[in-house]
This record gives sequence, structure tokens and C-alpha cells, in this order.
Amino acid sequence: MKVASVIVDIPTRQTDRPFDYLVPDEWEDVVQAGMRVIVPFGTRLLQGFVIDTKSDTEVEKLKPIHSLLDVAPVLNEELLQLGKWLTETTLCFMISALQAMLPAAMKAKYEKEIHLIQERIDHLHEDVRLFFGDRTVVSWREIEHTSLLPLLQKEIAKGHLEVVYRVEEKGKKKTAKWVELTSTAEQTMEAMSRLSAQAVKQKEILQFLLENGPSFPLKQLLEETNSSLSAIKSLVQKKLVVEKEIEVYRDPFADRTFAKTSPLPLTEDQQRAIAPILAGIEKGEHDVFLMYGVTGSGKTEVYMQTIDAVLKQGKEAIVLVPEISLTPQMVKRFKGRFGSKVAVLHSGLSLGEKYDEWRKIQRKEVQLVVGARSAIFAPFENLGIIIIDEEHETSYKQEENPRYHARDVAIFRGRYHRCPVVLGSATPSLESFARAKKGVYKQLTLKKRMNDKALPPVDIVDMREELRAGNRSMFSRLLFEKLKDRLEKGEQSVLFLNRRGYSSFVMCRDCGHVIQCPHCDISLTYHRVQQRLKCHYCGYEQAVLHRCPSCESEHIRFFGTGTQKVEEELGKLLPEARVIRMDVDTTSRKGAHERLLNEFGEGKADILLGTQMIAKGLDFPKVTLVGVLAADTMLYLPDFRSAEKTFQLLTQVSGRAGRHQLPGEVVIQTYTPDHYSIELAAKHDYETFYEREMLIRKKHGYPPFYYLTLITVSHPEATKAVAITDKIVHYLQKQLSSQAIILGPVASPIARMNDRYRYQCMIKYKREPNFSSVLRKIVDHYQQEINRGELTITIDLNPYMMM
DNA sequence: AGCACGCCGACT
DNA sequence: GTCGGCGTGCTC
Repeated sequence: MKVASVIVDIPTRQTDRPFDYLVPDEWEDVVQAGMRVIVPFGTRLLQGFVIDTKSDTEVEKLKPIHSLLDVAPVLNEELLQLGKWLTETTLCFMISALQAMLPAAMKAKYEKEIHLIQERIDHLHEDVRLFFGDRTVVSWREIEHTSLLPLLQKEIAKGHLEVVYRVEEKGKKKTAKWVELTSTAEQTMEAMSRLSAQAVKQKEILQFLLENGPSFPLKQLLEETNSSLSAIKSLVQKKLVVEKEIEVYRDPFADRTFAKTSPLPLTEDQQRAIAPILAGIEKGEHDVFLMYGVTGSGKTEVYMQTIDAVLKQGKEAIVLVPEISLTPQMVKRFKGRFGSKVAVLHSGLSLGEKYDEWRKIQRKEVQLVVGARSAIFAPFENLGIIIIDEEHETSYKQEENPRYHARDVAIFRGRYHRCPVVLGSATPSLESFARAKKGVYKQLTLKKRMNDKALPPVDIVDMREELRAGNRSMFSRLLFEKLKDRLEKGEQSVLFLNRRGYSSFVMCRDCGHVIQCPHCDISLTYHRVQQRLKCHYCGYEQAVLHRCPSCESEHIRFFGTGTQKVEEELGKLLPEARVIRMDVDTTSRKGAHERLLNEFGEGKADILLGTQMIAKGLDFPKVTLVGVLAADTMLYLPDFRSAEKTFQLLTQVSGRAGRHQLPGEVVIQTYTPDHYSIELAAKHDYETFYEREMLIRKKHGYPPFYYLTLITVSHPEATKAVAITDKIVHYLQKQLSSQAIILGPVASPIARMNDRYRYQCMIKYKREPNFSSVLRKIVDHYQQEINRGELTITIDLNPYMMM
């Protein structure tokens, strides 16, 4: 007897354990851990993952596996272990962990249907027969909310109708039809001679296949022989050819060629940095390297040469880059160096395209993956290096279950494969830099820029001064002068507007009323293109108002500075300037991002105006001026990392100027010019920033001095939310050591979302061996209320979003 | 998650 | 006396 332990596709506490199934004899040699199967569960069918096989079980009423979804495991031993580890470190369900490691296309889609039973059709109620018409199957969804439901249920009970559960995959493999000769050349020729004289096309097709076959893609065959499908059909009927479905990959880069590049000679700095990594690769040793290198110091070239060494060993490599900088420029660099050995995974790809890239990895058709966060789960079996570029980026932390950080996963995998993990950044996260200083990570430093160009001088403009001087525009006099100057010289400028925490809201000028979402405690954002007000948290939207709902005044207007508004003002101030605007609105269409950047690169515009997305990776020789319109917009968000984020962003943006022959300049506009994060960013002084910020973190008990966990409780009733949070706080105080600092309950920064009140509790701690079991007990205790859907408790170990 | 099972009130 | 409402607990 062979038994399979299966994790079923229901993410709840009660089903978060393996269920045993009998493996039918015919699959005894096939079923292995890591495969997906379909199993009966209660009355339905579900997708599940085999995590173990064994020869006996305590379970008495074993059901057999219904069917297999894979012929080979989709998760290997390492990834199964990694899944287990994810459940422990992020407190998620096993099924969520397993699904997170696979492309979304492999998730199941469930269909419930009512089938007609042919033999019982005479017994069937008149109305039901009428409803079915000439159909034999009706989807459950169609009748679920109709008056027909009770009648149908009776008929089902009587056995006149049958309920069928179907499980399907979300994404499909893409196939193409091919045509193939069924017999040998001689037999085919002989058959040709027996064809009727009228069958000109059929003979032509056979002849073509004899010369170019024996198999050929159907579509091209029709084109080449200029014939129609009917000719093929006749040949199929005569059994002279067969049609075959052959799997093809969707290729997101099909119509692109990438110029081949070769390794560049390394600078002294680079050589010093690469040596320990190469030694690690050579010896098969796991180490975490923090590569701290100023912008333009050539980190990417170092990455590529280490990858080269890994591939030469016959091993594989993963490169993570932040979603936002996974630009065509970036892809081009890797594709140019490593050609067809590269798979690219990012959110711009369709479900099916991601699935195809994943299968290329699984089939070992590629050796290198460049991708965003989830690419860390690439199913390589012989990893030689993992590189995380811009390691400080918060997008490496997933903000939904499983709430993992790609850096932690990388280190897990690096340890498993005994290979180096390289974290690269010009502005490392405090956590990583502190670990490097302690010697936990090995620090590698790239001090000099490759072309020996000095970092650009930065001017800080105090916008309060501007206001006092009577300048009410969003451009300071200095920035305006410099923009005009570049325009005259024919050089380019980049204007950066950080909109986060500063979106355009609608306010009444008479009574100060701000239009808010009726379901969330957050102001609605004005979307100019569609002339609508939208809630960014629950999706609520409404038409723009022309009269204040509170005081009936007509003096209601839009506040906040959006990119569109900057564009408008630029048009007034510098009408001759050609401006390209890049934000969510202008880049949402596929390929728009790349097109706009290309236009700018070709000099078709003087000014590139944009949000976050232009902060990274752009490298245009003619850019000599970078302007930051409002540096402090995110400085006062309720987030202990806001100073760090501001520093990183300003440093990042400044790095866009003067990367080549022409010297660059940076202008930072701010209302808080003496804030250390702005001052030190202007001086390009990371290390001083690090020291200052560390003092603050230490004083207030934040990472990297303390670990942090955020518990968010949400409930439709505010009093309940407070009471439960309060109980949790008290319980934690009893269970945790006296060193742990437990804060709360306090209302979340967004106190109501989707008509649910949100309260939170923050725990700062150094060492709590029982922490996760304490947290588990809390969730278990409220299980009923959670199941009823009234209550949710979200636990984020190591949060990056405090909202 | 979804479904069966079981316990209460409103009706033929 | 039964039909159907929802609350409770189980699914290998």
C-alpha cells in the first residue's frame, strides 16, 4: 500500500495539515512528494500538493487520489523544506507557502456544474427540462441566485440531476498545431500516386512534407503551399498525415534582438570586490556579501562576471532586481551578455508568459533568472550564486501572505546550496549595513565611480524662503533658471516628483471639508483623466463634486501636486520645452514605459517628468540636471523608516545626473532643508547618515536593535476591535519576557478600511524563543470569530508597512 | 472554503 | 407536524 500525505487547497487553520490518501496501484511508481494532485475532500474535488509518501497510515477511511496534475514533481525537496520554513517564519498556512513558490497559472480554478443524466431525462421536471433546453451541462453560478435553485436541488436529491465538481488550472500551456506524415517516404510516394488527379493541393502538401518534413507547423504549411485547411483535413481522413499539438513558449521578447556584449576589464575597486565572491564560488562556500558601492561604481559588471564564473561551473544563478527597475534597459544588459540562457520574470508578463518562463527554468533550458521578488523561488537545483540588487528596496518584502522577505529566502537557499549571496546597494538598509559591520555579512566596498566622475553637486532650496519671496510656483527660482539654461544648451533634465503620501485630494475652501471614502478613513484621490474620485484602499469611486457636501459651497477644489499639474505649470513657464511625463497614468499600457524612455533617450524631449519609476537605473548621457520637486513628502509618514527611505530615494535620484561626459547638477526642493536625511543625501554621505540614524533607532528601540512584529486586528465594530486588541496586548504581556516592549492598542494609521475598524499592537523584542507559538495561540483562540468572517488578525513579523 | 448535520421558529 | 432558517464542526 502506498499512501500520500496531501496539503489541500483551503487556506484555513483547520485544514492546515496533511490529509492522507491512497495511491491507486497504477500510479504507485509515479506519485512523489512535490507533485500536484486532485483529491476528493468532503463532497468536492480539490487541488493538493503531495508533501510525503509512506506505506501506512493511522487514518481508517482512506480515499484514493482522484487524478494527477503532474508527471514529475513541481516542487523539489529543497522547495518543500523552504515551504515549511516559510510557514514557521511568517506564520502562514502551508498551502499559501507552496502556492507562493509556483507561478499563479498553476493555481486551481474550481467549477461546480449540474449535469443532465440522459437515462433519467424522462423523470425530470418540465421546468427543468425547459431550462436546460438543448444543453446537458449548466454552471452552478448561473442558477445559484435564481428561484430555480430549490427545484433543482430536489431533482438532484432524487437523482435526476448530477452535481459535478471540476478542477482546472488557471493558465494553459500554449500549443501550436503541427502536421506530420504517418508513414515512410516510399509509402507516402506510393500513396500519392493513388490520389485522384483532382487532388492537386493534397499532392503538393505531401510533396512539401517529404522535402521539409516529416512534420511541419500547420500555419506555415498552409502559407508555404498556399492551400486551405480542407486539403489537410482530407489527408488526415485518408490517414496519410496526422495533426499534432506541440507545446510552444510565449516569448515576450520574440521580436527583439540583443546586441552581444562581452566582459569589461574591471577597475581595481571591482577586482577587490569580486575576488572573495569568486573564491566562494570556487570553494562552494555560503557567505552573505554586502556590496556597498556608490551609484555608477559598476556593480552590475561585477554581478555579471560572478555569474559568468557560476555558469562555467555548470551551475545556475538568480538575480533579483526591484520590480520598478526591471526595465528593458536592465533586461537588455543581461540578455546581451548571457543570451538565451536567461529567463526574465516580472509582473508585466501575462500569467501564461510567467508560466512559460518558469517551465524553461524547470526544464533546465536556462541557467540564469533575472526577476522581481518571487523569482527567488526559481526551481533551480544547482544554484551557484544569488544576487539581490538594490537590496534596501522595500518591494522585496511581500505585503500579503506569506509575508516573506526575499533577502531571507535568498539566505535560506544560499545556505542550502552552499553558494554566495550578494546584496548590492549604494544605500544599504540599516539592517544589512549593521550586519556587515558586525561581521555577519562580509562587506565589499566600491568607492569610486567607474569613469572617475565626481558625484554631482547638490543644491538644497528652502521652499519656505521661496514663498516668503513671493514665489508661489512649485519651481524655485534656482530650479527654474537651471531648467531654462539646459533648454538653451540643448541638454536634458529629469524632474522627480514623489507623490507618495501626497496624492491629490479634494477640499472645500470655505469649510475645509475633505472628501473622504465612505468605507475607509482616507481621503479620495482625484483622477483627472477619468474625472473621478477614487479610494486607493477599497476601490470605491464616485464622480467629481462641484458643490461641497458639507456646506454647499461651490468653492471646492483639488489640492496636492500631481505630475499632471506639474506638467501644466511647465507648459506655462517653459512653453517651448518638450516634456515627457511618466507616471501610472501614462505607463499603464503595455510597452508604454519602454517607448517613453526610448523617446527621451533619442532626445525627443527636453524634460522627463515622473514619479518613483524614474528614480532607478536610468542612464542617459545628455541628462545634466536632476530636480526633486518636494523632497520631504514622505518624511512624516507614520513609519520609522521614513528618514531612511528619504535618504535612499534622494541619493538614488541624484545619481541620474552627469553619468557621462557632461557634468551634472542636482536641485532638491524642500520645506525642511535642515533635516539630516536631506542634508546628508545632498553631501552623498551614507556613512554619517547611517551613524545618525542608528542612534535614533537605538534610542527608540527600532530595528536593527530590536525585532518588530505588528499585529493588526480588524472588525466591523470599533469597540470589538479595541477590546480584542487589548486582550491580545494583555496576553502578550503575560506570555513574553519582561524585555519585550508591547505597544498598543492604538488605531492603525488608516483606522477604517472597507467598513472595518483597524487597531494594532506593536511588539519590540530581542529574544523570545516562544514567540511564534504564543502568536499561534492567539490566532487559535479567536478561530471561531475569524471563521465567521467578522474578525481578522494579521501578523506581520518584521513589517515594512506600518499602515 | 463548502457542505452536512442539527437545533429552533413559522408555516401548510 | 414539517419546512427551512442559520450556527457548529468536519473534511483523509
